Amino acid sequence: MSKGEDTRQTIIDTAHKLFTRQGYHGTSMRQLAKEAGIALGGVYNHFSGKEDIFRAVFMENHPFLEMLPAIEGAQGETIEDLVHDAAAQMLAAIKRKPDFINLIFIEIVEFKNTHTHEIFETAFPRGVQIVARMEEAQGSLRAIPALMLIRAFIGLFFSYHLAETMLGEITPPEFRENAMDYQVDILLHGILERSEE
Amino acid sequence: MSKGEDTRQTIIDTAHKLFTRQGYHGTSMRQLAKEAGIALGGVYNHFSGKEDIFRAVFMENHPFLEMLPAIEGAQGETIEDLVHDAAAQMLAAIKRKPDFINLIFIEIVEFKNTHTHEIFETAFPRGVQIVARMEEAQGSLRAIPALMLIRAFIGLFFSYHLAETMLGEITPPEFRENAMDYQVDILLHGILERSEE
DNA sequence: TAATGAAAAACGAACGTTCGTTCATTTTTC
DNA sequence: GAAAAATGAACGAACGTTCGTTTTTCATTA
Repeated sequence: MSKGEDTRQTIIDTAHKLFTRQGYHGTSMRQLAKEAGIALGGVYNHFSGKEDIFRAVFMENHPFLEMLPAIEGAQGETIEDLVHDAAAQMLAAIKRKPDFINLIFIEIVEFKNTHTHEIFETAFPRGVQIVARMEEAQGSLRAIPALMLIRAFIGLFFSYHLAETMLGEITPPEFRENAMDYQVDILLHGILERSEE
Repeated sequence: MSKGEDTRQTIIDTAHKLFTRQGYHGTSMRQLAKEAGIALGGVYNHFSGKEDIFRAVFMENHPFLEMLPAIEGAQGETIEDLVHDAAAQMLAAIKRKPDFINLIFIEIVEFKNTHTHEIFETAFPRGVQIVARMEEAQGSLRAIPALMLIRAFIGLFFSYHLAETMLGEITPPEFRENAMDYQVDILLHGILERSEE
């Protein structure tokens, strides 16, 4: 890795930390440069500006993109196994970068979902393929449109995060630990029962 | 309503519009004053500053607070009716102020859930009471802790909003119209089946 | 009802600060 | 030794807030 690539990565990592903790406008280029250990002007040798830095941080750390290969490689036989596998991948991605949710909110507020739409455009054709494979695998999900399942998974992702941020402190520990499993069970039972109607 | 109260409300309404459309930092006090039809300095006769304005906008328009009286007055006999009623109230609140979700994101990013926690502190004792009444009403929800049901409802609220913002454009119209009903059905079936185990 | 006067509200110029970015220059890399 | 990277002072613009002043409001009084 060349010197340039090295400091570029340092800037991205530092920005990730600062943006999640302090927000976009709460983080100045001066503080970012200082904490990354380089001079203010030097940042502009690697990025065209502050927005460019956020974009790099967002795109190169997004859990949805991280998840996809793992989900595609899921080996489960039944629908239940596949959904549980996918949920486990999601939970792992969340726990790997628990603060990334803040970057998603920043992106919505500051960038109006521009980057998110870009991610979905590349990720969703693959996502739909995955669900199509699931439908082939077993019949019980055939009645569930792929998009609805994906919406349900997005709901899973955000409701986990938001319930944690908003209600984490007043939720008993044993619930917090099992919250994701609990929500997956609800989703699974709900989807399966609905699809059998 | 006195003149002062009148302009105060005008400021709040204008700020609501601008904050949801342009974000917090994207809205300057100058633009806010101009669009509200008063001078820059005049704003400070009614609010101590920009943060105070956001707080007022957030607190006086939050759908969770709007929903509570209606939910408390719900007349449904069975659990299914009560959940459907509550979900209908939520959907009505969402449709009444579809842009408020942006204020929630701003609040998370800029104010670190300070105001949200305050709302939950006042709303949740009542929320838990409501669920307690539901548990009395019929047995099938007895196994579901109230907090989990509330988490599920928060998930419902956010997954509806987020799926709409992120996937609305690529979702077929007939799904978008029925998305909330669909999610409620999944939730209901999932919760009821789970609680019968 | 009309006059009054203190408080409330409106005004807009001015202040001090901070921000993202640029640039001429020096240092390092390979 | 040419290109890449790093430096930090300087720039101009925009921001939230303050302040001295003027205007309006409205309960009280005549």
